[in-house]
Amino acid sequence: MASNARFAEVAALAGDPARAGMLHALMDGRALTASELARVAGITPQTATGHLTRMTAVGLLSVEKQGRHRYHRLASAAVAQMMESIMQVASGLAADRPKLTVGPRDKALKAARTCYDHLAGRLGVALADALVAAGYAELATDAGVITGAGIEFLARLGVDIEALLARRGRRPARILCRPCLDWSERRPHLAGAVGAALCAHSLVQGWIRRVDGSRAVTITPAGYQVFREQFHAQLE
Amino acid sequence: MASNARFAEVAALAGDPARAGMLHALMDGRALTASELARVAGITPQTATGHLTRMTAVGLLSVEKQGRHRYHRLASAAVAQMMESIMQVASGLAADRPKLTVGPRDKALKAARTCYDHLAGRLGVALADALVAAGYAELATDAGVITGAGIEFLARLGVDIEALLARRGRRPARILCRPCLDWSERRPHLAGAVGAALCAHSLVQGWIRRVDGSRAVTITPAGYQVFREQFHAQLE
DNA sequence: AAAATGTTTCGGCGAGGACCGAAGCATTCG
DNA sequence: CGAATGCTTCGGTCCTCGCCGAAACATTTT
Repeated sequence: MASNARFAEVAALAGDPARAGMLHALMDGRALTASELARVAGITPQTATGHLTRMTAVGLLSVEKQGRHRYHRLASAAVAQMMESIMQVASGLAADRPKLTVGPRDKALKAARTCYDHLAGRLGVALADALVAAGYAELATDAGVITGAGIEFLARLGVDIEALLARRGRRPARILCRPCLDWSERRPHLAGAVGAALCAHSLVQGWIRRVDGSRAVTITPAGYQVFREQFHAQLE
Repeated sequence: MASNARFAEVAALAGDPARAGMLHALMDGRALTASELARVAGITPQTATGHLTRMTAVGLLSVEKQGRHRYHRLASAAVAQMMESIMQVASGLAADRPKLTVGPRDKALKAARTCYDHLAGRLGVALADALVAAGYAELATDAGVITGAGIEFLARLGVDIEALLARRGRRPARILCRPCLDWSERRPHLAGAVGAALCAHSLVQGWIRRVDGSRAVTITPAGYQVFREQFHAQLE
């Protein structure tokens, strides 16, 4: 079976510590340069180049040349989803083993972060919970759905729901959306196209702001206000 | 970041051809002995033992001792889901490269097979399509839902929907369910708890039958009748 | 008890690949 | 045009890990 070889190839690429580090760093959906990725992975640029070309060749990454920089990003949402599912398995076994030491850096990540193209961490879960509580959404570990009221709510906030609906003929009664089991909170939150739209909108509106070179985000005062007053989210 | 090491460890385990072969063989959700897995992977039993103990230690597999046999199975649905998502990425790139040679063995797999605990292949997609066409379900690549009418339909067929509903207080208007993007058909089909229940019921009722040591299944005459007359599925 | 079958442990071999230093391109800036 | 910066190619070292043969252990069967 030839497909088995491809499977192993993909998994093996993700299975090297240095490459895994780079992939993780790219999980915020943005593009990073080769040297940034080298630094993240703790290796020299030469070595990083080798890894990057291999991952690009196999289709895990895509490259964009810009001046003397080369920006690398995850090639598709499918890759991000693969990473998530591996993290899921990897974190599952963490429960049995001795507790991981949680540094201060992880603290910011736990509070609020992006997960490829959507929000995760306590913020992501809180928003998802709030939407569910208000009857705007329904979320299981398996699947999720935004209700008609939820569509209206998001549209009122200015989230570009219309773009998501454009493909369909008539306005649907609900939008199916993908849940993402949160690695730190162990609860499902909003992912997929709707989650991406909400996250993008939050960034544009300045409700949240990205932190340096991390996947973490901070909630701005304006964000606190919106998330509390509009979403009625429980932000501690 | 310590979680990175775990991630890489898990991915690396899946990234060896021999281990990948074993994991694939276990994707039908059943348990196999060490020597069966060795044969599947094309290695000697000694080598297989090494792989199996490692995968078990990390939590990819679980073992059940029975007499002088040791039965190995995937440790959880999360592992199966991880495999699916890797296959997704691995098959995605296959499009760019030269066509894979499709042997006669793959033919049976394409027609109808199990995907961990649910049905896949043309049969899986056909059933999913039929449910959608009848208004019994809604399926996107992201998420899926069984409608109220769908719940009744499945209950009428004898699928143990009640067990799935047991956890919830009141009878819900719909059941969220996970879709699984089919590797061969490139279309979503029914997975998750509902998909598993339907698959299990089909096996018990003798609508389908497992094939030797493969993930393929055959549709029995009784199955053809049910799938055609009850589901109105398009089986060529 | 002895034989047969399934599985594991041990020891050693060999290949693949991760890594870096040095040097070579490409692009931008002074 | 040099000088600086970012990235890549090349060559060589080192180490991990997959593999098997031989032998031990465990369980069932005769």
